[in-house]
Amino acid sequence: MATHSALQAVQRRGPWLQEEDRRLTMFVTRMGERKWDSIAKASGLERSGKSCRFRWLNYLRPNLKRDRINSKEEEIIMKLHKKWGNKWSRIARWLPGRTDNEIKNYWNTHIKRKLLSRGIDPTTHRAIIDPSPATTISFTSNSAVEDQEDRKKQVNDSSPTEKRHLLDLNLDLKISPPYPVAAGAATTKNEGRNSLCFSCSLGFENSKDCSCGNGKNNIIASSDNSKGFDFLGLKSCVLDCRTLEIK
DNA sequence: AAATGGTTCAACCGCGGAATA
DNA sequence: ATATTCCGCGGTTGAACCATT
Repeated sequence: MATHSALQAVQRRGPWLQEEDRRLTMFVTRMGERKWDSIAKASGLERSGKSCRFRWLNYLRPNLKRDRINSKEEEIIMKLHKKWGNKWSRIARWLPGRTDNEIKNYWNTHIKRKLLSRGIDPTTHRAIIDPSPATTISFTSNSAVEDQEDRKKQVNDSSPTEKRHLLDLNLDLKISPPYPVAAGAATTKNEGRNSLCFSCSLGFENSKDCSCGNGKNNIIASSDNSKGFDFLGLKSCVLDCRTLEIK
């Protein structure tokens, strides 16, 4: 049996024309963001439903950011990539206005190269070559903390040559919520620091990852804030590379 | 000014899983 | 229960653009 796509007339490919964009926008608005093959047919566009979906999601959809990814977003991408790997759509959900395709491109063209130039494996986020002993390590998950403790043990049990390779460079950046310096509130550096969790500070107030109580400015329940800020089940900590101590 | 090489990113492809007939 | 269609994802490609020689 011939597939649906095989029955289609010759389909256009390549860059979209303004008129095509206009028509697609009109029909998606009318028919909703489903049934892309139907939209493709109804609109009279000589494009596949798949192509229409892609164009809409990555270019025409409202509220897309068109400016370049900034350093804050880059930090988030790095952080989430370490946690989830190449799960671009999942990462994109944490960056409003950004598409998975955009993040994937940015990763491959900017971050990946940046990490490689620093001797970091972009897949594992671990050092490819001997790390500088003076490098500060920050932001690591609970499991990563355990990993580090395991590694610390391994290092102690290893020969000097092995130690060089077991020492691990982690250039993850520490992500913190903006300090809410409410009028007359914080007088010291740490006061009021935890009134918004990272999830809420990104605008995801009802997220399951919210740790402050749906944006109600609750203080994090954690009894030990000195260990860092919890985000997505991770703790932000600082690990001294020389002593391998969590601070 | 032209040639060359590198970079960027929009778009396509193939696959797997979910939904539907 | 099975076949087919639809959808979404991650990987890859290639044209356009930019920088350098």
